[in-house]
Amino acid sequence: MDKMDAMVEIFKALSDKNRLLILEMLSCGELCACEIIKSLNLSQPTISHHMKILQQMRLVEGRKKGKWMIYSISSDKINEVISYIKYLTTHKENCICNNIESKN
Amino acid sequence: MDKMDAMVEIFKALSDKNRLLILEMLSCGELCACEIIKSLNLSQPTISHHMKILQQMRLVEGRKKGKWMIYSISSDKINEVISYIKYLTTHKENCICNNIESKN
DNA sequence: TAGATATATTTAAATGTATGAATATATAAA
DNA sequence: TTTATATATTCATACATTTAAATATATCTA
Repeated sequence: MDKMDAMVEIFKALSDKNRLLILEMLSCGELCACEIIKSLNLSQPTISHHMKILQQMRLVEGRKKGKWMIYSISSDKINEVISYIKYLTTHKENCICNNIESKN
Repeated sequence: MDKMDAMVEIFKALSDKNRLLILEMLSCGELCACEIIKSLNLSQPTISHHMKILQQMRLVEGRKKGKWMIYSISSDKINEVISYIKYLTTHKENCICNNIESKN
């Protein structure tokens, strides 16, 4: 799986309003799952599913604290996404567009 | 439809490898649909479908030139996406996280 | 240890998306 | 005007995703 495949998965993770709301909630600092559940109008299993996706994509970090799971944004990954969008859409040396034969 | 809903749709548009490849191809400059079709291993209707999504999300602009459609990246929209990601994940005054009652 | 609380997993249903075949439309060329 | 070329649309199929009910697991508390 190359970088682009990985980025597709990250954009999929960002393609859901509830997950964007979760990221916004975490923008002020860490929260436990229970507080996210209280704030969003979704069932506990659904929140758990969304947190799993955000964690798998490393957009969010989770750590266990007693019976709670504490979640926080992973800024490094966010910055990586931003850098990738710039990289993808900017002219560069080894671009696939160099292999396109004719230009009219 | 608020800003976040609109961004969800944009991230959906970015959640496909072939569409990311199309954006990368366009990073060097404009191309006609026929060249995108030649470069990607997809049918003409499928490319047409992807171009429609990219255009609807304003990530790509298309203009007709004779019987060709010429596509180019819309840098403004790309920058808007980058700004939004920063905005969403950064602490700010009117954040929804201010409405979360208890913090442990 | 027993019960309560917090979170994760499994499963099924509903919905959404990518793809290409067939076809339609638009424009250029003969 | 007829034919060829470029792109768009319609439709059906295969596959992926969101959601919640039911259930499992883990940890705290009495």
